[in-house]
Amino acid sequence: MTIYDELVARGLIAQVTDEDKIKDLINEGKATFYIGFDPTADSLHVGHFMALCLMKRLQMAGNRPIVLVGGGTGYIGDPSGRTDMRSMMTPETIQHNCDCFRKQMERFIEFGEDKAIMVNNADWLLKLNYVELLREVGACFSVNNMLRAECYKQRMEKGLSFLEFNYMIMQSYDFYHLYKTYGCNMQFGGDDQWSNMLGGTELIRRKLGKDAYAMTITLLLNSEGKKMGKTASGAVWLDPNKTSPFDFYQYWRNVEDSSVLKCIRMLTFLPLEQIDEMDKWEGSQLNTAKEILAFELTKLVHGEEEALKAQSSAKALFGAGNTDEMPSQTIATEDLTDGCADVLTLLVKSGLVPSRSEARRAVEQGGVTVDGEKVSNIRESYDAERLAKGVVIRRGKKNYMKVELH
RNA sequence: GGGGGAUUUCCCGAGCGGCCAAAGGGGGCAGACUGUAAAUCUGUUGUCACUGACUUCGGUGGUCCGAAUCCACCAUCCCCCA
Repeated sequence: MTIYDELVARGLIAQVTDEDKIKDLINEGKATFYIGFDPTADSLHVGHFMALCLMKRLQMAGNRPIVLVGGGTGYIGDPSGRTDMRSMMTPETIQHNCDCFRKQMERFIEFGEDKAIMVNNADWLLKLNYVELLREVGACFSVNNMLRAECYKQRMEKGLSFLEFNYMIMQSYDFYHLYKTYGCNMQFGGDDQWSNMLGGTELIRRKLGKDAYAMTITLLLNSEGKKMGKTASGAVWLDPNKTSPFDFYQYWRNVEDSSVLKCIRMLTFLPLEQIDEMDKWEGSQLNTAKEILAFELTKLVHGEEEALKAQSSAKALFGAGNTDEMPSQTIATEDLTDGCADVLTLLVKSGLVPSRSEARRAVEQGGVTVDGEKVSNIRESYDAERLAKGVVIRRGKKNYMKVELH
């Protein structure tokens, strides 16, 4: 099976500019392609992870990836798919975020001579001179066409600043620059980037009379049409300090039925035959598929050891097993009153709830257990001796924390 | 540059000068049911020393016994005219 066919079979490809050409290029390992990452945070998240996987797959097939971090475009902010303007970041933050990205990517992508390279568009975008840029590429863009682009349409109602309007031009310029400098002949990106990417191929055609190609990756959506990898409290991060391996594992373990196979197909490196076999599973059997998904992804992102730990913690909590690997939190003697701590304090200190009011509600609604026993009295208290041994406190079905007095 | 409108709790969105911690919806959380799924039903959703007190309605002052509601100025955004 060729790499292109595999990408199709995994459901990764959303749109392509010229299917036959792209097929030839990547199947024969002749593509030099780039994917852009905007440094909007100090860690990559699950959304980026898909792109990284794709990059890895293509690299394994002999193609050369270019990772572009948007140190320059970060100054502007991509208006695609958002309804309000992104707040501007300081140059220091942008640089810091770029550095963090690089560290995380090195786990996945092999960098080096003839392997993959990483570039930062700040290196060329920041040097641009306004009038020169207008002369050089201004004529190649039709405002009429730009306004027709899907990514701007929605913004036309809410208001779109000139600053953001220029994002497409910057991104197109990147592609053009990379084509000239590294012979980059293809761009990949999320499906929401389609218009911006076409801008680049168009610019290259007009300026250089050459063909370049673009391909978008299917956005991973859940049944409600929302992007996967987002929770109420924000993105699911790859940085273990921002999203612990356990939480990461749990995120995938709890994916809804209708999305499991889609996720396995798109995100894991399991052989397709095996996945097709799983596709026949139904009902509660899907739980096994979820375990596989969670384990495989945690392994990819955090390593096998962490994945095993997360898995055994999860099994311990939801079934039988030891609690050694459970997420834990220590409290100090200063947190005690008269040598004791009440449930509310424990809930707050463990980070299971943000405030005492919420802790109170959780207890009143019967959602809290300590060492497996339901707590119904909000004044329930635990002495130092008991706490020193460690208690397992649970809020709701899925939030556990071992609290120990230290 | 001129004229008009807006700014409410996580989001959308009601809101009469006292009965407003603020309707309703979404989302979140918890309970029941389950398979650590979905759907459904119920409760809950500012904070705390929780049958009471305190802090919130873009910002700053003011009027009033009393203001999210009235006035002034400032800020931001939108619309129309140029």
